Amino acid sequence: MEEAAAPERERDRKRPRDGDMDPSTSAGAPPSTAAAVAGASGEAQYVYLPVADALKAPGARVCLFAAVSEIGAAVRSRGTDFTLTLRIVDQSRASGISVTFFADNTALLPCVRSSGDVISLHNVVITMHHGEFFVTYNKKFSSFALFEGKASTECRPYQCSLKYHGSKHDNEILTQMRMWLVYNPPGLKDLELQLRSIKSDSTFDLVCKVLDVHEASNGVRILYVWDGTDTPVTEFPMILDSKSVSPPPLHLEGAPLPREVLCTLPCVGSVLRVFANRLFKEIPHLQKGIYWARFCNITCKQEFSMWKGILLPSSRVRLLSNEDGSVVDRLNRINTQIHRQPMACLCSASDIADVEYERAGYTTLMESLTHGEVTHKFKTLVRVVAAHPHRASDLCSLLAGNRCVRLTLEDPTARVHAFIHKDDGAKFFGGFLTAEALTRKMNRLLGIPEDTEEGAPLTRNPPWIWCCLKSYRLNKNDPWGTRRYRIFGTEIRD
DNA sequence: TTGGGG
Repeated sequence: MEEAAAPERERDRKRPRDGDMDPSTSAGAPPSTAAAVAGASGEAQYVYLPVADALKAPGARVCLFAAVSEIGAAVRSRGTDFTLTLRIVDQSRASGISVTFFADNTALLPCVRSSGDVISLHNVVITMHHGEFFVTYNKKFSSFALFEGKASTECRPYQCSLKYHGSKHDNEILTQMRMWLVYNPPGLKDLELQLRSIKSDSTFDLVCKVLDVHEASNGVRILYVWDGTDTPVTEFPMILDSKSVSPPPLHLEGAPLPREVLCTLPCVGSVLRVFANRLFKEIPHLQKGIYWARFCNITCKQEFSMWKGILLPSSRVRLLSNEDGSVVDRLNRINTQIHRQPMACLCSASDIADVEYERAGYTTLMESLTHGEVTHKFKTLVRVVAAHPHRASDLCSLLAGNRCVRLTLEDPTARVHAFIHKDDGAKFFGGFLTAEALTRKMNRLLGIPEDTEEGAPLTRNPPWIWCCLKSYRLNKNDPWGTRRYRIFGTEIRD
């Protein structure tokens, strides 16, 4: 950490001490004074203050050199301008400070490529609102320049305002800031969870790739987000509704996703549906697919034993790019992910089922749903969420007759209904069993424990089972619309 | 002027 501290000491020496400072930038100076002072050669020199020091001079024009930690979206102000908010941090103020920009058109606003990029701000004003400090960029006399972050050695800004004049020490300070960023990447937060560790009814931050945004008819927006991990297994109510004929839902949205959208979803890891009741101004930017996002202070709950993310009134959406520290962290894990099988059963793959389809490799449900052909044979690892019928008496008569049993299967990537056809039923259950034996097998599949004397749990936890599935179509004129899944070559063990 | 974690 010594290396990280060194640049600041270097910078301290370059900066005049309080007593030497141009009086125009001292606390209490009239707002009209400028932070720029004429150098000996006549060119403007800019005195960069640490953010913490700048706060001592509210109302004065100051110059700052800091890293961008959060990127807001450009929107129309209530006046005539466009506005944009960035959060910036430097060594003196880890919590950072919000900077508000105004401009006649969006092209004049800073367009930050990635959090962790560096920004130089000339002649901005420190203001206070509700006891909190802000930086205001005034389009009449402020100017800015944006530089790439720590990975770059390029000293020219990739964007600067028309009036921006580079200062003598810009390159040096930029290099120091980049060195500091190596050890202090902005944006890593305590509350930041991965999808694999989300919990009901708590609030947390989530850094995710937004795969799609869908507006429901009632104005609710559904964001399909993903970080490569699996959401935790959910719990299912112990009481099965034997009267209900309608199958359990396969997804939270009303209508299934169009196939062209479905086929863009990744085959490994869970896609969380995040519901937003109002339009956060960043959401349209997410649809362009340039940015990852940090969802700050969001919550989630389980609905139909499926995870549902919810954007609260107090939630915020911040844009990140592929270069952001938190994103790089996730991409590294996704790219090196060897285990494609559900994270929850890596060390405890159940041996409840025997499968015959040995030649086939493991396939996730999403991989099959997005498979190029309607017919698909594969082996997968799933939990049995529900069964219809599930009572032994119904099962016996069904299996003896000519009808199917419908199972609802899920893995971290998707849910599907799969049918056990008459011919496969005896194989699946291991022969024509007594009602008691059938009940025992079905209960094991559904995660219903054997009769216990006391303290019967309210929820069940179905085991992971290996299972062979094949898909087929009912109608060749509508192959995808009539696609069905069928279990084969699978036997439930005693 | 606007905007200020809605």
